[in-house]
Amino acid sequence: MQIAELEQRTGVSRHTLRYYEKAGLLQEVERRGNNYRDYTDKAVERVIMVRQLKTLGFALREIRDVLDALRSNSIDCEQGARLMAEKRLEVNQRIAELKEVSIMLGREQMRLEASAAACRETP
Amino acid sequence: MQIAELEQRTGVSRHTLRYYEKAGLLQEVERRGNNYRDYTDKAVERVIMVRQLKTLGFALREIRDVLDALRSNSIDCEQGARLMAEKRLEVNQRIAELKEVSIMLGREQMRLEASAAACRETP
DNA sequence: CTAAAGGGTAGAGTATGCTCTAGGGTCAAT
DNA sequence: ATTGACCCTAGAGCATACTCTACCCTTTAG
Repeated sequence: MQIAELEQRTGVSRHTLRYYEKAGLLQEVERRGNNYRDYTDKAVERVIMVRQLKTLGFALREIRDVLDALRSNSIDCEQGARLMAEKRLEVNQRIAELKEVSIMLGREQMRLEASAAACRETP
Repeated sequence: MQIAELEQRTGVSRHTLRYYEKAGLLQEVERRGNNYRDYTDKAVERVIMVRQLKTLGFALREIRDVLDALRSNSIDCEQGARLMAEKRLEVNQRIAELKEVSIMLGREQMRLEASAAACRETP
């Protein structure tokens, strides 16, 4: 597929797709005779994965490293396994902190709701 | 306390502390007669909270809005409660996605470890 | 053949979040 | 009174991650 279709299927602009390619996030993008990019269906998944990891707070550089390790050919398997373990630890720590934040937000939400109710009763 | 102490107690540089103040993240910073900033102990907590939320992926603007609502005087209580509910939903969604990512990383880690073992056996 | 639609590159511009520098005032100790 | 350790502001500079523009080539429909 051409870039317009990938853009439409992923919701990521062609500018950003080309930027991602330059940044090494989309490896092996084929070119047709006319120099147009030719994406496979796997590219759709890869872009969506990049986006998901990005919104979760990963830097593009980290995402690139993880995707490279998943492809299992840019770095060796043991190194890749270590990277996965390291990232998983980070993710788990982040989950734990986010849980605390969620609890805090819930507590403050209730407090503010109570305050709002009090304000309505005694205006 | 002066800015050097806040810097030392939070690990956040004076440049960044002044930047945060300008961005509205540290409201009501007192000044001494000589125009030096004079922070209270509460400022330490506030800065640490800003940092925590930031590393969890919140934008400074969002953090400012949440902290403002917690102070309960810049926006009204009902609006504040809605903001907390909204942010909590976002946080919970992010937790769910991160859990999936954690599982994926664990799976890939095992796969790579298996590959590494296979490589060692058949060199 | 030509115009419109789509593709390409290079590079400028923008937003965010720092980080640092220049230039200058304050204060405590000598 | 001067030195050294602080503090101040304004603004430049930088990294990341886009976002957009200029300018040119290719393909397809009329």
